[in-house]
Amino acid sequence: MFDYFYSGLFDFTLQHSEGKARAGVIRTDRGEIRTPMFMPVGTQGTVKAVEQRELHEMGAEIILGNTYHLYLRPGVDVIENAGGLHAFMNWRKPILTDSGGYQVFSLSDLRGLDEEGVVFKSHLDGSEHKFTPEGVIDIQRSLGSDIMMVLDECTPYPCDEEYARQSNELTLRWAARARERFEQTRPLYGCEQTLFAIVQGSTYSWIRERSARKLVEMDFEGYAIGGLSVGEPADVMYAITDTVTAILPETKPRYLMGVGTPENILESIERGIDLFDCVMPTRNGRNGMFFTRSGRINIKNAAYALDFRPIDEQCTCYGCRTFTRAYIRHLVKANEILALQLASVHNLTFYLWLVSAAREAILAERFQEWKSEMIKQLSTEIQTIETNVT
RNA sequence: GGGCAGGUGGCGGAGUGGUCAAUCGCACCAGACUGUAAAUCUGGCGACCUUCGGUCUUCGGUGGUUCGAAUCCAUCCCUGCCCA
Repeated sequence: MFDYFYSGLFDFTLQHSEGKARAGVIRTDRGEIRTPMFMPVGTQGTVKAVEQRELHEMGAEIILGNTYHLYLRPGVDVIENAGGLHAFMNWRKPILTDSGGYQVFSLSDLRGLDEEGVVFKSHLDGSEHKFTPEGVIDIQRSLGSDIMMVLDECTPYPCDEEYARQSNELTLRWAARARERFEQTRPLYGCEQTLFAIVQGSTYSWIRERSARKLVEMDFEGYAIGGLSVGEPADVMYAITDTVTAILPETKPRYLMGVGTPENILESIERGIDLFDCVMPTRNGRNGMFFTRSGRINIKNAAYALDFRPIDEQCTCYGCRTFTRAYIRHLVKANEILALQLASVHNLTFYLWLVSAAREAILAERFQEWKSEMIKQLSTEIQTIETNVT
């Protein structure tokens, strides 16, 4: 369907660093990803409530898909026949597919975990399925994602140290198996695919260090940090991020999975993270939360009923150029579909602006300064509300 | 004029002698949401007291019966439908 030039290309260029913060470019057959970058989450082959053309307009350079969900529905057959996930959903830029490891964790009552893999029951029809590290590579070959993720076990928080250790050992063995299957198989649709490993180890530095070292020895094209932002305090998350990024090679992209709030993202960029994904801008948006340069607002609050300003004066999204807070609040309260779309597009636009502004700042050697100012700004809305209440 | 059915918290609508400040839904007011089983979930929603809890005034009006009434009786007012 698309005429890509297959070059077998995947590389990461570190363009500039300021302290540990990095600006770089990931090159893939389907396009470049300028880091730090935020990846909108499109679990089921769609970023909920957002059109593909809107993703292009807001400057999304890569989106996520989910192996677990797409395998269950519509199924690998449909996607292979469509010519891969890109063709199926008509998204020609890069896609990263998560392995389903997070579903094993979040749908934990469905799992049966052993050395071989994980047995789970479909949340759709209760049928039983098994994911193995190899099987998940095969599925992602069929999906045709540009960046594939290894199957891992995402441990909950809090997590017993011994369990975290054993779980991590299993995740490491799975990573080696995934790597092997990856080497033995080829892309199906003419574009290079690459495989990222996932560092686990819960909140235990020594396990995290071991995990990172072992995975680096296996030499992946990129490294993710998983098992964070699962309920632990933010400073624990930052500390673990520091621990892990200290070990990961500078020449490979680092992806902090599932993070996070705008503040989390800035703090993590400062610690050397290049890639992020999170459902927060879309899910919370659908639930009435809007992110702005001066903090988050819950548009359902009565305070906005007569607020005829845009959500964010400086935002370039369609909603902010066109509608007022009062009108959008009305749409949300009235359960209008447009509200879901406007919220999702706005929040993603904001997140993409945030990471691109961070990137600009790093390239200009003023990230530190810009970041502290931004962190301050991000709490003004909340302060305003609190002031009004008292 | 007669017959029937009704009048319950912002609305709809349960309850038909004590466990009722009163089920539930909506509306309203807040909160939550971090590799999406989420256009979802949780809490609040008569007044007052600082919370556990407690106090007070409520179920059309008035007056009764009763240890005790939203629930029973009388009467008045109002609403809907039917007959004249």
